[in-house]
Amino acid sequence: MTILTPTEATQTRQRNEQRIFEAAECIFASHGYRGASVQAIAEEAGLPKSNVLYYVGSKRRLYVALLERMMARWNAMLDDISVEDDPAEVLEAFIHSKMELTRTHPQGSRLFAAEILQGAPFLQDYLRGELREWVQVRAEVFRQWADQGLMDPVDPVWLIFLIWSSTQHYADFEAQILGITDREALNEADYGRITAFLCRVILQGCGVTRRPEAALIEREGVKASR
Amino acid sequence: MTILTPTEATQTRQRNEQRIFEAAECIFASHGYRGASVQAIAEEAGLPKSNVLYYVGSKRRLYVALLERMMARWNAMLDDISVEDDPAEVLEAFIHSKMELTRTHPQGSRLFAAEILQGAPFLQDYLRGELREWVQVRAEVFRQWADQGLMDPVDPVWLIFLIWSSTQHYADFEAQILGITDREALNEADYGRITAFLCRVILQGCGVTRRPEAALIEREGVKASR
DNA sequence: GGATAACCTGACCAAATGGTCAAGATGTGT
DNA sequence: ACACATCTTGACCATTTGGTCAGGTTATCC
Repeated sequence: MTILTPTEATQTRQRNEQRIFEAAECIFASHGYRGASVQAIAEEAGLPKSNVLYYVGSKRRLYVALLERMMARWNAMLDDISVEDDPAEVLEAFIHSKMELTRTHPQGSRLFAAEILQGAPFLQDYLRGELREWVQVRAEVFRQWADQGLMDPVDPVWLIFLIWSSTQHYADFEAQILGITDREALNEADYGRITAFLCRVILQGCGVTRRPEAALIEREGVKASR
Repeated sequence: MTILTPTEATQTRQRNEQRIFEAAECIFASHGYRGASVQAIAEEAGLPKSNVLYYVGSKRRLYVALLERMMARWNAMLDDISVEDDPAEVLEAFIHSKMELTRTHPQGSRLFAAEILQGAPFLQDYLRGELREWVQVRAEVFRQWADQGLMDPVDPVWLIFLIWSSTQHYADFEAQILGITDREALNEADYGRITAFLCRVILQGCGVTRRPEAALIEREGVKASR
């Protein structure tokens, strides 16, 4: 007999949980918490309903676990920034990573959207805590960049929302985008072009100027130089 | 006895239908089609379930009616444009009216979002028909403006999506925005500032230059001048 | 004030909901 | 091969679902 620490799990468990999570993300994403049925999730996962409940305990627990997984992905994306960084580089990286999250995890993005749509009943604390803090810190840096004349004095919070919305859109409104552009799906190249478009418009729109001394060769010394 | 033409309706009917529509928009918006229950809508409207069904026939019919009402509002917002118009004015008006729709009909906007999130099962035809056509026409005009050097040669379709997403966001992600900014609600002044911010960033981001000859006094003669 | 259309609603229905459970099947370490 | 944990699942449960309907009340028009 093996004693399982909480983190390790049987191969069977791993395999089935993965199936269930994937299926559940899909179902919750398109129908929201209330609209999703355990039966539908089970069918999508190719397992009997009882088996799904055996692994996840309850619909609610499954939903929370999915939200947590998504928030972990989100957090993994959020780099630290400092006033000494190059605004253009930071904003570009910001747009890039948010778009990458949208591209690689569209279901998770939609799940998040559905949760917010219904008033964020499960994510209130996260929004008003961690995430608010995160935004405040970035906003302060943006403000200082504006003071230094490195970008226009736009409201940093709305700028962050602009980046979130314009990238998130390609997951949440995928059906609309595919319908209007008459396509089956967007490929990696499309996402590349869209990202470039957003970087261009947003950076130019905020009057972001590239720090002259931020050339690659002296990158290591940048922090000390100010 | 009065014979009612389809458009006129009893006072009672009008009053109750309005209540029901309002309540249903709210419930469908936050829980999606499947997640909304007729019972919940009835409670929100302050009527017994049977009465709701008496007026609207079925859940599905109610949902479709709400979508149609929302599409009507959307259409009312969509002005015609022509190559002779001033790009800056058109884009500003575009952003303004879309934001106004978001502000005055947040529930409807969220209802629309929920419908798209689940893959637009009821709006496929609208998206692939009317709306695609509408986008194509604007895109062509934007392209010609770019040819004339009135704006940067950005992809017009993505520009339209950028405007839709950045405005729509303030309805769909309201819970997130209020949570992060620590507010109870956004007021009219907030919306004004956000709209101004978006106009600034997007216009500047697309390098839109105001037509010099587009002054108000010669507005009437503009079409002939080209 | 009477006739008739519109409105109202509790009782009811089959189907689907989230969840439990007991009994058996399968794996795993020794 | 044995023991024991993990896994599997159909039967079952109370509750909720969208929807019907009969029998009533209210409004409106002549």
